[in-house]
Amino acid sequence: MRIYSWNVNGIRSVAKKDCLPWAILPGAEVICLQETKAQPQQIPDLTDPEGWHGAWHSAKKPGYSSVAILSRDKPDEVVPGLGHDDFDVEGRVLAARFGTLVVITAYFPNSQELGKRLDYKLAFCAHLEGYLAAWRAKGCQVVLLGDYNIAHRPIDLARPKENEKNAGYLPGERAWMDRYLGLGYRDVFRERNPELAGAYTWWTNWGGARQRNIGWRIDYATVSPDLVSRVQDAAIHPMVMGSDHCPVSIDLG
Amino acid sequence: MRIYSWNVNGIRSVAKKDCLPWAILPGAEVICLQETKAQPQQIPDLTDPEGWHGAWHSAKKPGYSSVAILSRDKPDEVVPGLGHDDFDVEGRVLAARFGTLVVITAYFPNSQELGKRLDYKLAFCAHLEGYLAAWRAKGCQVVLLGDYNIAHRPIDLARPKENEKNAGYLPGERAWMDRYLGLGYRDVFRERNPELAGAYTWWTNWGGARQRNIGWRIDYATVSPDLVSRVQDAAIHPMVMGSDHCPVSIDLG
DNA sequence: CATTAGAAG
DNA sequence: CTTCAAATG
Repeated sequence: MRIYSWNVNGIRSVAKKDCLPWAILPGAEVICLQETKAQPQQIPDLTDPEGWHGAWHSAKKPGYSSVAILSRDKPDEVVPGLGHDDFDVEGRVLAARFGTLVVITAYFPNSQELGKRLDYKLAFCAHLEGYLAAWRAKGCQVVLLGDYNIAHRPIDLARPKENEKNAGYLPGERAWMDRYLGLGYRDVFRERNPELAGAYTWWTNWGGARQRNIGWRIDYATVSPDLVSRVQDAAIHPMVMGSDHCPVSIDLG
Repeated sequence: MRIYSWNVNGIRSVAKKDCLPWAILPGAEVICLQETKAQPQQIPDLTDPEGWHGAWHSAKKPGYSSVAILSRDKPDEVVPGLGHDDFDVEGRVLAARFGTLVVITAYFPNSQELGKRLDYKLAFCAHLEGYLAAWRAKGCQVVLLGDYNIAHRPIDLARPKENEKNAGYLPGERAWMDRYLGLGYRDVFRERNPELAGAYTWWTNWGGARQRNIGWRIDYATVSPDLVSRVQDAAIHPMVMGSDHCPVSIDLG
């Protein structure tokens, strides 16, 4: 099964551009979306596309953040939120369980200018660890797809040196990625393409950055150790337009 | 001399549409603008078009209200505001004197849903009377061009009955127009076209109202009595696009 | 329905 | 540079 993840930067924006994920992502069986920037009642025509099951978890504040999981099969269970109000009011985490496989999408907080929100982000990361562990304790295999808002290593962004003090590449964020992978979760894309430079999933809108491929890899699909053997492919899709992010995907056998 | 008045609904908006007033209004010698929605420092390229003298009076709040007068001849005097802070912070009145002729532009307040701001508007009107009288006391002839935000009589809007409780056609507003003309100021366009229906200067953006000419005449060029004999023409220009209002003009011999 | 500003990314 | 919301018309 092919699972996609895409930060669409506004589902209504991609709709207007005729780039709806379920219409343009080939072979998708599950689609995780971040930054849909809408509450379900604002987008009645988009919540349940023909042939899909839609699960939506949105921020309290209209037009902010929000995530969704669309799947061809109806999930056995859908769980919105991390179970902690500080984060759940921002609509950042959503899980859909299919048997013992749980597909989790996350839109990690941006740590912001001067790291103004770094503490919030790291607290989110800490709670996420426990949350994932709880799924695993229940006997589930976990795949976590989304916008982590972190470039892990120098190879994961075009201008590492220049960005050492910028949100998304702060030492504290990168250290959390180390920690997370240290827990056994696997960044399969990077494992299979250890030296591949220029593999990015986000580009600023300014100055033709995408055209010139001045980007960052901040969207990931990571899996729990017990899932690695099932991974047939892990890819990024930089030609898919419609957002400032591109989709990533993982194929499970 | 031909004097135009146009509520442009954002000078930056008409610029983007290549509808800049000084580029498209034929034979203009003076142009009064309302709802420019910009402070001069936000639009350095627009404040002093080649071949024109620009005078701008803007609201304190960025992007709100604001008026301007562009003229081929340099005014002998430019006076921003009504001399009353309650109104002048909203950038609604501007005068340019050429000899003893004073061209005044005004963007009257909208009385808003349920007449929420009717009192403010009528206070504005009251102060305006005194302001105009002061110019006349100095020996000036007065022409007042702008968006009065009032349809005076049933003939001045397509749906009078339906709008009797709506901003722009409230009894209090219409009564002020009666009063104002009772002071001797002359609505030359209507005097010369007493029965002309369908002569509107504003149409809502909804539902093809302009296409169907479901509009209101709320923009006027009125003159003090001593100027009537110099009026060669008074017109509206409903084919000029770029705003939800169209320009009006008056020609003085 | 349209413009602008402001928050956020 | 882009999205969305809110205010205002």
